[in-house]
Amino acid sequence: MTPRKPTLHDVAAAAGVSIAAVSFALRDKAGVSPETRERVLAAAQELNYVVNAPARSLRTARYGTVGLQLPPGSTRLPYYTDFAFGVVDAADARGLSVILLPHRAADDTTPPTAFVDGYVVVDATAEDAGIRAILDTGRPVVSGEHVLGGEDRVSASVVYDHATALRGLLDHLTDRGATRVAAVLPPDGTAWSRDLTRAYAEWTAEHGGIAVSRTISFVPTADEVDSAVADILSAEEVDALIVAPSGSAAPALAAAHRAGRRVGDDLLLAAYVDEPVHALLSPAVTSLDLDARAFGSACLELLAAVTEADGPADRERVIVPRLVVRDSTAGA
Amino acid sequence: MTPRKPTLHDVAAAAGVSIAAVSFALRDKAGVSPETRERVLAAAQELNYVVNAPARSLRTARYGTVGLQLPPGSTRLPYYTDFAFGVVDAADARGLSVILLPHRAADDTTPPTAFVDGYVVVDATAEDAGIRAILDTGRPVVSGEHVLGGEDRVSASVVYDHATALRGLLDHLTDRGATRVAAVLPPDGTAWSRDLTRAYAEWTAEHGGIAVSRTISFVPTADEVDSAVADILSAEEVDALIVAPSGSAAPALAAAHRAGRRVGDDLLLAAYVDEPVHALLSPAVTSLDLDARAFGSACLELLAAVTEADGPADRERVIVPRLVVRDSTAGA
DNA sequence: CGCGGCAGTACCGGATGTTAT
DNA sequence: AATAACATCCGGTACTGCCGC
Repeated sequence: MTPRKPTLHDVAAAAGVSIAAVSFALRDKAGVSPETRERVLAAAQELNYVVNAPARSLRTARYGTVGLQLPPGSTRLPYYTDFAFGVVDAADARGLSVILLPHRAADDTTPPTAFVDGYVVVDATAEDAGIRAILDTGRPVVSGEHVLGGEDRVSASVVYDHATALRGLLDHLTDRGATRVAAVLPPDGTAWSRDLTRAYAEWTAEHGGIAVSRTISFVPTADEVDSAVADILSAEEVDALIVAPSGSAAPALAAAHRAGRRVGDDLLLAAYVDEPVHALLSPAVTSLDLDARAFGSACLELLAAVTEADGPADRERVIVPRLVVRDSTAGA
Repeated sequence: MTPRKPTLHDVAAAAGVSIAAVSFALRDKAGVSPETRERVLAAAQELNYVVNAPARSLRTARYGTVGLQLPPGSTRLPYYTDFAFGVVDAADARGLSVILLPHRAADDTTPPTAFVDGYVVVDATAEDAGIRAILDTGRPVVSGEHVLGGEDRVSASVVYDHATALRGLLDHLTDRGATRVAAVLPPDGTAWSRDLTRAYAEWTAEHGGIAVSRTISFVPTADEVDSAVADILSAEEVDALIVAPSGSAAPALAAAHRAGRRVGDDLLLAAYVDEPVHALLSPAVTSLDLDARAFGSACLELLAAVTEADGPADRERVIVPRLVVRDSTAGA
């Protein structure tokens, strides 16, 4: 049933050469004649040979694996699942495996899985014990977005240009007739909030408008969104509203209705991070597609570049979220 | 900076014994005196010794890893993220690593990562090429829910008792005054749909009621949900409604409002799979908590039992979803 | 002579430096 | 000067056997 997996020895015997020749031939290294290489490849193919990863790792101290650390807590957001599979896809294309790392307790100082070639982390803070442990391994680390308080300790980062994206969204709203755009923003503490807050303020100033904003939690409750939106709509004469925190589109829509506004008509509503539910709401809600999958793939590719290349790869790669226009910003 | 990682030799030298003794002592195997063991453990601790996984794997043909295959497509559902971390947590507790497997194209026949001790798959079909490849490895496989068309090829399964859960939900609705409960069901093709459809039919028959149901997609669009709900509400006199497919709570709520019904009052509405958004809708929507995290952990534990135990472990473990009552089924 | 406790050593499967052809 | 064979080593595991009591 299980005739034991073929090894280099088997392939060597089948091809009538030494195991060293096989090793070289399979890795396309110089030192074997084309004919020999050919013969070896054929024999390997025939025997269904697959290198034994542990054996190779033992010798080379490379593991063909990368550790993936998603942020604790907010992990349920579909964004991170997409991100994860972006990493996995890109890794697969390079013959690497992705190890999904556990969220360790803050007082757990045990180092993370030791046998990886590098790490991908996303939306991380150096305050997180798990992230610190990863940075302390001294292995290559690529971060999706900057690591707050640890920017200089990562090998490279892939970051969004939130400022440009938000400006694009604001411009879109004015294109559709908006004259006064309010914003519901996430709390301080991440690069994302900082970028959004600043970009909103600057854009408003440049357009001679008045900034109208409220700050709520990262993952707000319906009530939080509701009161922020109700508050804005009752206190100010706004004709467009951007709600940034994840999951706030549905409650914002409800609050707007309750305030007697017709969304997509006398009130333009846009979310920030695109979510599947936005397409299902009525009206469907305009938002920015962060393309988490591509973002994740970019992280892995940067990591691969860092681990393989001798020359210093780019330290940073920038991605601009794409505007997805839906009925909620149709305009009158 | 990096004084090379300590090996068994280093520990042996420090403790003044042979490497074999160290190997035995560290693995708590018989053959070393308590004092020697003590000395070895102290030395290992002192040197910060960690076993070299590849070296151990090379010798033992065990890898300390499990492959996790999530279903392609519907991966964005938060359910699967929770499930994945359930697996990861349980694996971490056992010193195992979880490799997140890629979704291969249907025509890709390359075998999945070879160096894992077993696989966890969830909501799988034998029609899926990736799943077939996993079953073909001959390695232990534990499935979350049955593998359609491959029940007999998995080592063990963890399954939900959807029938009991749905009956619990239906009983809850009648407790709250419902007399005629309609259902929006997922399409045929999974054990889940089959169980729900059958349980709904049986329960209705037992209670002398009339089954009123519509079938829509697994991951329906808002329009699909909308027409199914509108159709039911206009055609039949129902006072309660269960919508099973994921993501249908929000559109169902909207459709009910549009039909002039007061949800939680003259119409009780419940979803099946609990989702974060249910708590954010108004009224918040009653549903069943599948506790994906615990479900995932259970899968890993069963896999560990299968791989470690010599005796045949349980082939199946059953979990009953927990009812989460919210305002949408408050009753008049 | 039997037995517990430990040292010695042959592997596991590949990568690579060295030596022959 | 190219190729290929040979010998080692990577870091463990597990088997064999020596030693003293």
